[in-house]
Amino acid sequence: MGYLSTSESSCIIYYSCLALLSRHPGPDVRSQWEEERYPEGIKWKFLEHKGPVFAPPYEPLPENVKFYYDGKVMKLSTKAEEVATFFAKMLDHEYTTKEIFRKNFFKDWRKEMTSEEKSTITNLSKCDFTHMSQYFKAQSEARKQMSKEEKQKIKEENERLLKEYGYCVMDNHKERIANFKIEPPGLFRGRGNHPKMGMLKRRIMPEDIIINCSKDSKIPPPPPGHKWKEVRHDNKVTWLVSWTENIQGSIKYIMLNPSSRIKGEKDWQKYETARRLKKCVDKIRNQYREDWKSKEMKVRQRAVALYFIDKLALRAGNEKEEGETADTVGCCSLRVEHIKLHPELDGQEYVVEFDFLGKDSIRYYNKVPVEKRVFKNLQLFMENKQPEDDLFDRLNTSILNKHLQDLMEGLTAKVFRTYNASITLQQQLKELTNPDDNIPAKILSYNRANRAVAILCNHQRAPPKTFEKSMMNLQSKIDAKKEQLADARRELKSAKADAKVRRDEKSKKTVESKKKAVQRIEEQLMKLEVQATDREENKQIALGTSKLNYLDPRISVAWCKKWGIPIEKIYNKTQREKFAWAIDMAEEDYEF
DNA sequence: AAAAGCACTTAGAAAAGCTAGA
DNA sequence: TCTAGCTTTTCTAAGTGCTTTT
Repeated sequence: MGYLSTSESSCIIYYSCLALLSRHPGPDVRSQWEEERYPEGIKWKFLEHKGPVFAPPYEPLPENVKFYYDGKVMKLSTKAEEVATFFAKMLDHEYTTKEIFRKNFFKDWRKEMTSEEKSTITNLSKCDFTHMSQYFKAQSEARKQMSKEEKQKIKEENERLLKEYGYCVMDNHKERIANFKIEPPGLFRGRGNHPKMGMLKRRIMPEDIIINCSKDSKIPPPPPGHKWKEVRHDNKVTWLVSWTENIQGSIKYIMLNPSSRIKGEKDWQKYETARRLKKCVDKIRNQYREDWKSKEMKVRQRAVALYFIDKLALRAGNEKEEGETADTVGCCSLRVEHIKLHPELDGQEYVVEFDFLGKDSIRYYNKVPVEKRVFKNLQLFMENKQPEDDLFDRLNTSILNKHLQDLMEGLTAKVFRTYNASITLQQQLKELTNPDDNIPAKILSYNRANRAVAILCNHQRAPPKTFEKSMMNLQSKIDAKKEQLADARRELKSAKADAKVRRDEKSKKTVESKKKAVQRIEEQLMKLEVQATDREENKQIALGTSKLNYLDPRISVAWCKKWGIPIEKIYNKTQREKFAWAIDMAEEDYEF
C-alpha cells in the first residue's frame, strides 16, 4: 500500500505545520495552508477502511431458562425471546417501572411475536422475566470469576478486532477509528422524560449500511451472503460508515478518534475562533447593551438572549419537534414558565430565577441579578403570555446566528461557551495558583479553576453512589496520618534531647533522619487533605466535559510548563493523544 | 421562509480496567 | 493474592448549525 507512511512520521509533519502556524498566525498563512491541502470543503483525498464490526448474533437461551406468562411456563420464539432478554437484562433498573417505558416496550415486543404469542401475551404485568434475569446475573458473575487465561483470551480477541477494524488510512495517515462497532440491538434508553423510552432499537444489518471510502481504495467486502446498502465516495464528509437508526430516524456515523488529524485540526480551529471573539467581545457587549433600548422588539429579544448566552454560558436552544424528544430547552427556546422575575430578592435588585431542563435533561437552576434594562425587557417579553409560551417569540437560533455572523466571521452562539470557558480557566489559573505551593496544592488550584468552568457550563453528575463511604474512608486515613505525625514529632523531640546530652555524630544523624520522617509525613498528610477538599468540592460536578470540549488545551499546557507540573498530572493518556497538537504547540507564555 | 435532512460536537451513565492496601 | 474503590474507556443520546428541499 503505497499511501501508508508510518503514523508517527506523518504526525510530525502535521504538528509542525500547526506549530508553525501558531507562531505566525496571520489569516493569509492559515487559509493558504488550508487551501493547499483541502480546497473548499474537501476533507480527504484517500480513505480506506475495513468497514464496521457487527453486533454478535443472538444466542438463544438454554432450555432450562424459563419465561413465565400468567404463572405458566411459556417457550418463546427466537425473535420474541431476544427482545424479552433485553427487558430482562434491565429488570433492576428503575426504567422498567416507568409506564411509558413499559408501554413502548410492550408495543414493540408484540411486533416481534408470532401470532400465537401475540394472542396469549396481552398483559406485560403477567410476564415474569425474573428467571431470565437471574440467569444473566449468574452469567456476568461467571464472567467475573473467569480464570486469568480465559480473560487473557478475550483481551487478545478484542485486540485482534481493534487491530483489524479499529484503524483506517486517511490520506497519508493511519488513524484510529472512534466507534468501529455497530450499536447492538436493545431497548432505547432516552435521558430524562423521553417519550420513546423502551422502544426496540432494531438490529443493524449490512443492508442498512452505507460505506464511504475513496474510489481507489480497497472497498470493504460485506459479510458473506450480504450486501451493503450503498458504497459512496464522498470526500466532502469525514465519516466512514453510516446507517439510519429506527427510533428517531436520525443518521448514525462511524468517525475517527479525537487523536486523528481531521478532528485535531477542527478542534484547534474551534479555539482559534474563540480567540478571535476575545478580540471583539467588548464591542459586541457594548452593541447588545445598546440593542436593549432598540425600538424593534426582535432586536431587543436578540440582545437579551445574547446577554444570557454570554453571561450565563447558556446553549443556543434550537427548536425541537414536540413529542419526539424529552422537553428540554436552551436560550432561544426558553419559555415564560422557565424564569421568575424578582424586583428584589435577598437584598439584591432585579433578580432573574432560572429553572429549566437543559441538554440531557440536566436541571439549570440559578438566581442571577441582571441590569435594570434587561429586567424591564423581560417583563415586557412576558406581558400577556401564558407560561407555556416562548419567552423570545420573535427569535430563534437561526436569526441569532445570522446576526452573530455579521458581527464576526464564523461567530455562532456556541462560540461564547468556548470563549467564556477558556477565558475563565485562564483567569482562574492566574488568580488561584500560588507560586510557593507544592505540586499537589497547585494541582488542587488547577482543579478549582476547572471547577469554576464546569459550574459556569452547568456540567453536573449524579453524586457517586459510594460518595459518603469513600469520604469517610479518606477521613479515617487522614486521622491515622495525623496520629502518625504526632508520633514522629514526639520521636524527633526525644532524639533532639538525646543529641543535646550525648553530643556525638550518631545521635545527630538520628535527629536528621527523624526530621526527614516528620517532613515526609507532613507532606503525605497535606496530600490527603488536599484530596479530601478536592473530592468534597467535586461531589456533583463533572470536570471531564469542559476539559475535553471547552478549555483551550494550550492554556493548560502553558500552565504546566510555567509551574513545572508534569503534563501527565493534568491529562491522562487519551487526553494527551487528543491534545497532542496543543502539547506540541504551546509554550509557557501562551495567552488564550 | 419554513421544514427536513445531514454532519458534526458535546454529554453523562455505565462498563471495564487498574492498583493500593488488606 | 484479592478486592474495594478509584480512573479510564466505551457507549450512544442529545445537542448545534449548516445545507437542501419543499
